[in-house]
Amino acid sequence: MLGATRAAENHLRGHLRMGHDTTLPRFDVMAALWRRREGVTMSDLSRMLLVSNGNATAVVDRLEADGQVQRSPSNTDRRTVYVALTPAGLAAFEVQAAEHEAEVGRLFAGLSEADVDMMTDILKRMGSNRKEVVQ
Amino acid sequence: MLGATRAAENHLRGHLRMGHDTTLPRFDVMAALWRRREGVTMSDLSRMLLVSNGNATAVVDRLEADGQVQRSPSNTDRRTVYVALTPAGLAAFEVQAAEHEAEVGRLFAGLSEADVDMMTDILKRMGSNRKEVVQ
DNA sequence: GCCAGAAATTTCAAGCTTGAAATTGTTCGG
DNA sequence: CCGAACAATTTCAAGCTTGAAATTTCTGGC
Repeated sequence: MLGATRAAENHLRGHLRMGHDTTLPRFDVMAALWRRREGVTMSDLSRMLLVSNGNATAVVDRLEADGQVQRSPSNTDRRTVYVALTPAGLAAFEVQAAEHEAEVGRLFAGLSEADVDMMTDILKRMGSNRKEVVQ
Repeated sequence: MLGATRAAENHLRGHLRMGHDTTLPRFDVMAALWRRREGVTMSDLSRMLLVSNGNATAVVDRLEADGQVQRSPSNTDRRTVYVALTPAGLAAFEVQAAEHEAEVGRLFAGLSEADVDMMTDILKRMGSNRKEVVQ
């Protein structure tokens, strides 16, 4: 059983590696910005992606340097910053998302709907155990 | 289905975080050295853990600085280096392993043997899909 | 014996990740 | 109005990770 856990972990960890031109963290950020075209604050972004603030800053810094996203200050609160995809970023994301979807499709080929439901259920139960453990 | 994948991935990613005194990569290295008490070469170690050579070097460097493991040169091949747990490292590992096992047990509480078998099977099938995709 | 290629390890640059401190700005009770 | 608490973001140090280059050392064929 312990072996199964470790195997499962190592198994999933490497997956969903992006094509050649981006990385998973960058993809995650761009996906979040794609869903919220109007832009999000840095805090929202790190909450959405479940990463630390420092991490969000770092990834956004790099994406901004590459012209994929853009920061803009809020008019109403000088502390907050909005981040949004640039037109170039939007175009790039849509290509990447198509590749990603194809990749995941291949990965799941041969798994039935029932398999996926079963796994989702099991993971959900593991999730609630986790919450109890962590308090 | 895509959502389920991402959820599963994020789900497992954070787990098995160690108690307070070590990290998963350190634990992995020490577990490998625990299984092979006589010591392993750096190359073997990175093959066993499926990480790059540079990574193995870095983690072993830190463990060695902490006195948990020890490098020693080979007598027969001056290129190779053996790594092994020190007595202190062995003792520390056994404490950590006990904690880790308890943690995983809590996580799996409520999952039946059948659940685990099912998940292992599904993951195995995903694994073979992966190998085809990667070629 | 020599030397080209292969092997074992380390070094390096770049990116990811966290959590803690530091900065700057807002808010609200007195 | 003021200061204390709170909030948004960035900076920082430390560790993880990879893949590529650099070192050093073998090994096999000539």
